[in-house]
Amino acid sequence: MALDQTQQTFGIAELAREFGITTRAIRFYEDKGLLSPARDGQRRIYGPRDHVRLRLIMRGKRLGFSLDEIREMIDLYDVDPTEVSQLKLFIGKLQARREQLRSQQEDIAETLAELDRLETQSQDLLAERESRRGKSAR
DNA sequence: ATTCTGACA
DNA sequence: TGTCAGAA
Repeated sequence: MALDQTQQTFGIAELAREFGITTRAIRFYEDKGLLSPARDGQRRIYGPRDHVRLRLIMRGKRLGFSLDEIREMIDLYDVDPTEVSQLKLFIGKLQARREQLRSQQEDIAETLAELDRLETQSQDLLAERESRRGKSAR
């Protein structure tokens, strides 16, 4: 092992392309405290750590977590390398998210049911009017 | 050409 | 988060 090329860096445009997001989004995440790239003057230099964090951010988004929640989970990874408390929080977040989705699922089911009731009710009313028109129109 | 910051018909 | 501006 001569020289460990672990010092690989990424430019903002490069990361944006790799993750399919805009450079604006990447800077936005930084403003929210999820990313803290090094600087070369004004230019942002992203290292392996930022790359990993961005990957975690994208996964969190896919699961429906807010940026604040994602920041909480990721920050613990830094503070607690043992990952014990991080896993603890993560599990809690997953359960909360699952409950939230189930709650939404119930709301949707109720709305769907109400839609069905209204439709059948309207269909009946329509059928009734059409039959009456036939009789009184004579 | 690319990135940065700040602002918002 | 998009977009546009003005500067570096």
